[in-house]
Amino acid sequence: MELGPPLSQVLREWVEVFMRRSFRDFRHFMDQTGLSPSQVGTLLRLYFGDCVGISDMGEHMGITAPAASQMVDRLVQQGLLERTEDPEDRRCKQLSLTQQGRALVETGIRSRQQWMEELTVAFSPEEREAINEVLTLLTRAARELEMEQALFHPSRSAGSGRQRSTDHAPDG
Amino acid sequence: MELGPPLSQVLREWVEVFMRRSFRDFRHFMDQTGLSPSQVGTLLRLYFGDCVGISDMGEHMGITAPAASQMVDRLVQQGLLERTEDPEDRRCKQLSLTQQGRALVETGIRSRQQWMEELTVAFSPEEREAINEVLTLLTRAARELEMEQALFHPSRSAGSGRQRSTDHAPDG
DNA sequence: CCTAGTAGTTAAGCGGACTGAAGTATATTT
DNA sequence: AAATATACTTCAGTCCGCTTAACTACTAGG
Repeated sequence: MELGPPLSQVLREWVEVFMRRSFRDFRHFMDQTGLSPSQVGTLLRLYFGDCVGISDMGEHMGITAPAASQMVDRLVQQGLLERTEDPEDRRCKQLSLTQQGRALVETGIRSRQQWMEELTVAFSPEEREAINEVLTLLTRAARELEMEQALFHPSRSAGSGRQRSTDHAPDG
Repeated sequence: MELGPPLSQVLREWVEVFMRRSFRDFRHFMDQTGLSPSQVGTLLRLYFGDCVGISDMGEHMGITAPAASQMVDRLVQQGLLERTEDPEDRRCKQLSLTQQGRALVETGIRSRQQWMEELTVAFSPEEREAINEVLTLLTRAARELEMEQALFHPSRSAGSGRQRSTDHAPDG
């Protein structure tokens, strides 16, 4: 049996190709919508149900509470976000995507999905089945890893530090 | 034989997970380096050997020539880029990454690669082999698609529809 | 040589996203 | 009730990346 390149190298090449495409798509998305990175991040975070409060969101985006308030405000004015009072604690605002906001995120998702479809469309049924299985594995692994890491970085940072709390830094 | 979910859905879920992670990483990268989206795009484009001229680069990034000049200038001042005269046509500047610039891009690549390693590390040898094969397929497909699309859109890439105005009316 | 064209830079100005400080409203503690 | 803390907003100011217009330097063609 012939050995191909080591997995490590395969991963790297995949990452290179995907990263390039990915970044291009993000810039394109921001260009088209006129949204800032923080705003896109906010939409994504809400789409995947991660976060509710405004300051909390700001902390995740690495900006101060005032900045978060303004950023959210712009999104609300554009009809992408809803900002409602928390009945339990009327100081807090609950953020949620509007129909339009949700649709916008889904547009982005679908464009990437479409790209993946184009990648896979020419393969044989067996190959497509293999792709199916492998991506299922990887998706599950990614979700598990995400949850693990969420344990190490609880979203509620109690107390002080209005500092830019960088998420875990995988760089060197 | 049991049927899993259709490939289309698997792709979507993979895209969701990866996109989320990807975008977070990009924001993180820009935060850490203080680089703008255009600047990161420029570094990536140069890393993968796509482009040389300054206005040309600007066009790809969806900004005007002066903006491109300034953006490049900032990168040069940060020691990430080199801007040398083209000996053939001294109007033109040739852009290239410095050692430091190349290293920076590679940091980004490696951090994503590392994530993929973490995703795959727990799998069995058979599964890892399957992942290897599938990603090899996908990477090749992606490269082919990239080349195809380059043929259809020779100069215009995924930038905004914005055009660089050639009707500059330099009448004087 | 003179004109036109092209690549890049400089200059002036605009708008957006951020910051810190101060302000409002609600909640909690004493 | 008073003091303190929390969640968010408003305000004033700053910085940065973009734009257009005008400019420099080089190339190409008559």
